[in-house]
Amino acid sequence: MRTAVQTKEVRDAILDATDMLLARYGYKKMTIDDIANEVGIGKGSVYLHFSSKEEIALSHVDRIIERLCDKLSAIAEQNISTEKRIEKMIVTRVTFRFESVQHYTQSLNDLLSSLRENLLSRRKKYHDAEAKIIASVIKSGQKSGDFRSGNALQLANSFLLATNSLLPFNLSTKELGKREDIEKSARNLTRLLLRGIKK
Amino acid sequence: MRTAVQTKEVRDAILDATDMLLARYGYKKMTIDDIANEVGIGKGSVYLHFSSKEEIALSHVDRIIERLCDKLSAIAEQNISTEKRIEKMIVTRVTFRFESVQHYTQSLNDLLSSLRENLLSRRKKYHDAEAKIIASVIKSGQKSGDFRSGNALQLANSFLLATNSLLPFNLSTKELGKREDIEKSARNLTRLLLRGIKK
DNA sequence: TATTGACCGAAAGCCATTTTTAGTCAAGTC
DNA sequence: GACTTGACTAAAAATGGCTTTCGGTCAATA
Repeated sequence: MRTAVQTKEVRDAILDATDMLLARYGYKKMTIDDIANEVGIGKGSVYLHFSSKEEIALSHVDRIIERLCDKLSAIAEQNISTEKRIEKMIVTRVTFRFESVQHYTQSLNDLLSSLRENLLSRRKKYHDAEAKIIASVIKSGQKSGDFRSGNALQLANSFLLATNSLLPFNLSTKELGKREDIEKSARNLTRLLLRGIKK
Repeated sequence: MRTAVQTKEVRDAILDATDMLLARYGYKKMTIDDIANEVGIGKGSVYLHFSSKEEIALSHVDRIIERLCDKLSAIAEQNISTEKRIEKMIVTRVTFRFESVQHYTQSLNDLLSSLRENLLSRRKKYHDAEAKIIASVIKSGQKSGDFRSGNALQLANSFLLATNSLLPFNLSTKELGKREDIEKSARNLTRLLLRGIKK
């Protein structure tokens, strides 16, 4: 019998292969056979884990965001000032997402145009998930008196919105610029925003 | 002899026609003959004013930004608090650009993908031009003691960067959401940022 | 001197044919 | 019998050869 662990491993292997193949070929050129070969399973088996090619690519993106949210949650727990935590979280959000798709160079556009609609609706979910984590830290900062009062979730949304244009959503990483510059802009902006919520 | 005024008028008429035709057909489907017919001049005459189809479209976008900058400059001169001026400017930037391309619905993507590279380099110029105007108000706010000191141009850049994701650059106006929501987000975010630079 | 539209070559559209590929499922494996 | 597979199919994408369209030019014209 197939155990849950095995299922998860194969699923992850499929997404790993997807990541590699997306970088090499882009979405349109990547075939299910490519994935199956790369993982070393039959094509039919891929469909035991995912219902369509599109779902595979979307799950791949989902996984990136899940990993990001794990990182954010970890930072939220760290034993540093609320202010530093927020800064670290926003900068991490920007740089991690940058790094996650950095190796796609030309093929990012292909992915985005192919999945446009579906990605747009997921974007909102991603945003909400990230906002919740940020909001929890803002709340704790408000409790401790570091931050002025106000709707924490709304403030978190503002932090995310403000740094959204630094994310490689429609612009490829190449078009966005150097990683260091992106990071600098993110840090800079976050500090300005933090000043806006400090007591 | 053709006067400078006549030249300017024809040039503007060409860009007016371009605006209309871009909305109706999109960039790829719009032809130079369409433009010439719409303006009521010969096709060759179009090329007395512009060197290529691409340049026409780019000039059309340039004109939008010029008009925006005029609006921003006008607000910069208004007799209201520096804070209110900044808020008005940022909100105007977002809503004016929204309205300028609102009628393109589906055809915005077409324009963006056709002119991608050229638009990307202009984007920087637009950003700089807008930043200069904002920075002048920040500076005057710093002088009057409303705002804390700091590199005004850099602060202006942060204000723009923060609201960039509200601009219809790669997302169509439809994808961005309702105009009122965009405006609300812009205002909200600007106020937060303003708190960050107030003394 | 200013304007034009006939003209040119390149690019885009078109369509019929071939190839590839997403997704299925009967057969096979352990 | 639970799980995996790759041959199979319908649909989509690529190909190629032909036709039309269109961006850009420039000699003719007003």
